[in-house]
Amino acid sequence: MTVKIKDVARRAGVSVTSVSRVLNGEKYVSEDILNRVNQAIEELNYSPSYIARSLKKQKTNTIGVIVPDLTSNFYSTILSSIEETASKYGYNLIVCNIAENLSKELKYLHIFQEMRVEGIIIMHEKTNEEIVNFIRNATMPILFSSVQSPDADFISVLIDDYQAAYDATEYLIRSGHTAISYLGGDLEDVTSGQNRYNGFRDALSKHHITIPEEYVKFGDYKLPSGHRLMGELLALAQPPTVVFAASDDMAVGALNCVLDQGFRVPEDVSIMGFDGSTITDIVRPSITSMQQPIYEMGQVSLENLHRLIIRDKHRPQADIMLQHQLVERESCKTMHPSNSR
Amino acid sequence: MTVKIKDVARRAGVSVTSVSRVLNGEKYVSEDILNRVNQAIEELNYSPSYIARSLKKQKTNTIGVIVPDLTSNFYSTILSSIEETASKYGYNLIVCNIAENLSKELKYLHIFQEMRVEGIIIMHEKTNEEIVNFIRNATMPILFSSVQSPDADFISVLIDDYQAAYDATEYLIRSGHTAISYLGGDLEDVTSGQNRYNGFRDALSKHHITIPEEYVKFGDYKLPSGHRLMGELLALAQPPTVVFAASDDMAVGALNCVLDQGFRVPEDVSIMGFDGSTITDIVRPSITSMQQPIYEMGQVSLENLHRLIIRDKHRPQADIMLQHQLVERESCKTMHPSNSR
DNA sequence: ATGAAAGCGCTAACAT
DNA sequence: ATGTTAGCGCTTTCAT
Repeated sequence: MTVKIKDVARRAGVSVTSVSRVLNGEKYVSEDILNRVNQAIEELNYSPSYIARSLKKQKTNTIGVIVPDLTSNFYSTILSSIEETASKYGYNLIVCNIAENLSKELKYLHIFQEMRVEGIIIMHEKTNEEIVNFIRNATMPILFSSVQSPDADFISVLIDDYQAAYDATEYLIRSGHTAISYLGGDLEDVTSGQNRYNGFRDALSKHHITIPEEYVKFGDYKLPSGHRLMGELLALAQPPTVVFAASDDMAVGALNCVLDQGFRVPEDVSIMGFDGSTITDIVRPSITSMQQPIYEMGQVSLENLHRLIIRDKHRPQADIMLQHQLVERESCKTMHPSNSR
Repeated sequence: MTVKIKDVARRAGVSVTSVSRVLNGEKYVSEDILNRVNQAIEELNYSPSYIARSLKKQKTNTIGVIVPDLTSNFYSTILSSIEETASKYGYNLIVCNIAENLSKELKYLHIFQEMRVEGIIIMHEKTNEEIVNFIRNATMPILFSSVQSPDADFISVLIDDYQAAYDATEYLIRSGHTAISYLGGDLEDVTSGQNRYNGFRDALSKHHITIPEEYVKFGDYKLPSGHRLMGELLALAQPPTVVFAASDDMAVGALNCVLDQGFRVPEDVSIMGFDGSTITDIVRPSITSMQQPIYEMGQVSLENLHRLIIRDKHRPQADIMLQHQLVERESCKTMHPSNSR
């Protein structure tokens, strides 16, 4: 049916080996054969089979990626960065968007295994026993990106979420805020749930600040939950002076809620985000946020997965921590007496 | 090295054929063999090779997707929808983000070909001779999503961009605007460049409205270009009363420019977007936009690519037009005397 | 109902 | 420098 290496060989009047050699750019091919083969390839419009080659070489140059939510700017930016780096290293990407569906994740992990991908990047933290089990028994390297791995044996590329949340909270305190609210993610998530929340709590304790328990609420990282939760906060007799959200999307939800009710940010309420997605710079007022090095995260993830794959001597032995950085924009005001109106 | 079908057969004490039958859920296998094989698979933690199977069956269940910009909400939403539908049909997705890089696109088209993907979805319109040439000679179905194909022989799934822009412009005119500005995309792009611009122009002509040529400016669909172009508009002695942007991102850029200069939307300037990405509902004021059925577009694209692949008798013979719809939000005010302040 | 063996398209010894 | 051939791991006739 389709034209194969044998056809090219016949057309060029050489052996399949010679064609293979030309295909793989090996030496020991005369100029004459090189030309004849290339011409035959051209004439027959021959395209070598990646599949046959993969089978023979036991190598696929393929990496599987599991994304929690493709439509999220945070994840799609990491994915974009992974893709760009993968392309440079000659890897192709199989992408699975799991959309909160753990059984889909498990299914795709098995498909990745059957496809003999050379490595897997997972950007999802929620997990279950079957998945952990799969990961433990997997034959190929698996790397977690932007989240903590469920098992100390696996490498994660991420920031120190605890410290980042701690630093962000301290910034708020230093700005004179004491009525600080926290809009958290899911406490089942270690990275973005527990670590960030603990960082927040500990910064408060360190500075001997106590807040009413209604100031702490948990959502799902997405915009609508930030909007809803902010509504509850504004309905309080004593609303907080600042809201620290565990994701930028929740921060934007909170911002819109404040705006929609006719209040101003940061004059009436300050808002701090987390992640540093592009959205922080798009909305008005722009949102002060604890910035993750999103683009770098994708690149570093792929580079280290590659090291794991080739068993490089510099391959990572432990989690790789990237730097967080607070980026001040317009949504947080300082409460210091000297700076206040 | 890895455990293969032969090992399973030996362990279960049956032939490889029987193992293969169990693997593929064929009938004509006794309960006894079924159990023994399944047990052997379990014990050996056997994972069948997708590659060997693909080679033998000459079928990969894989689809290649070319995305112009993964970080764009518009494209990532379509991709997400394609992924979801693909998963239902049992296809795996190889994703390439070309980021304006035509040589990368060509390279990946060849890789897709070598990988023997069963179909390709392209969401990118800019093209060159080599790419068109590849597409013409391709052995697998290629479908264009959200953009016009460069060749009438190929199927596109998209809206009627001309009519949509025409309708949007007419809406503005009916709202009493006559000083209408257009922030276009790249005129090299048929779909989002030429068609939208022509729809705009023709609606104006139809209603005998002429605008100064400085009211028409072209950017690159992205936010910063909208911001920059809006700055030029505001510097005019007679700025327009409404700006129609060829993409939501440009509309947001324009919005921010107006806001950043201390003016109000829609009181001072109205803004109309195009695409209906989620961003239109996120910013404040929210943006009135010509909505594309983004999610549906991904689904319909994949379904029809599937029909093309299986040579279904209902497979599409011509472009598939989806409905556009103007969604009114907060960024456009009506200028009718009766409704004005 | 089960098995033996050919072959999918390629690469890599090995031989010359 | 070039060619012959075995075999990657599976499916699928074809026998039995």
